[in-house]
Amino acid sequence: MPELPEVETVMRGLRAVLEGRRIARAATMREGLRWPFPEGLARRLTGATVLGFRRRGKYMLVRLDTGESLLIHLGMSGRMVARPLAGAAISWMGPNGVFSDARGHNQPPEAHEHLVMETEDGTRVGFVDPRRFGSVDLLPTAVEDAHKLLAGMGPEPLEDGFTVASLSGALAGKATPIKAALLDQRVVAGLGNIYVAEALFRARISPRRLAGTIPGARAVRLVPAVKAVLEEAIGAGGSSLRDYVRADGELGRFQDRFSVYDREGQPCPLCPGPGSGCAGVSRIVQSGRSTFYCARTQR
DNA sequence: AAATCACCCTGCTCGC
DNA sequence: TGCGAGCAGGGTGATT
Repeated sequence: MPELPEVETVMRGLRAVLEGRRIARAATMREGLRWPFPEGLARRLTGATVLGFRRRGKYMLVRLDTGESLLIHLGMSGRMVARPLAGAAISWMGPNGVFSDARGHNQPPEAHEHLVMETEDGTRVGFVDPRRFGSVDLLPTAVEDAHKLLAGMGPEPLEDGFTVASLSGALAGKATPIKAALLDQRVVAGLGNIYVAEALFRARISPRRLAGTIPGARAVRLVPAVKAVLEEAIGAGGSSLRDYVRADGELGRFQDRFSVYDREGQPCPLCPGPGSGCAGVSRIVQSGRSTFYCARTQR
């Protein structure tokens, strides 16, 4: 699910239910995900008040009044589930991760729910991640950007630091296909397989073209293409494929507007159709992952 | 150093 | 209907 637009959407959903709220309880259902959870995670979250949110690439940072920030990456299959506590605002953690509300009704965690937080005003927020490629950490707020996972990330594509000049500089001399280069979070932060495909289509650049040949006219097209596709996707609430995206359970809608992603064999939106020399959307495999593009318009 | 590759894990879809 | 193969939005660490 989660590339930049999906993470942004999830973060906005969490902001609505967590910002300014005190975490009355927290619990973990396993030792960790991709990596072990930080020591005492549930204890360190309990009692903290959420001051604010920030996104960096595909990471969410939840700033707490304890001087620490909660760092969350959703991996491939992670989602945040927020729902009102049943019956009353007070519940408690029982054996086997089962929560009970004030009337004694059980609220078992849903499948693959690994971390749960309850706010004082009665919302339960769970981190659900079947494949467990997600990650969670706690770090001092004052040095957020020095965290191992954040240091070295490229510019935020929707901020002023992402320019034709900065992108050209990052791509110059690279001997890897542009598809792979854009997936590299050190080049630009937050793009994944879907939005790389969509941005390259809009910029009419072949995913097979070597990154080092992009600086110039192609970079001039690529930068606004990246920004536009991400902004449109955020506006649509992200893309939902197999999983729900939003914390509120609503589906994103951008998947209905894909030009090439997951559209193998379907007509290219730019080409007039059969007879134009366009065979429709092609699918190839690059570094083990599917790439979708139009071989006629993308050069 | 830069670029590829195997791997982490579960669930779903497709073809037989 | 069951079963195995293949594939999936991610990133890391080891290896070339």
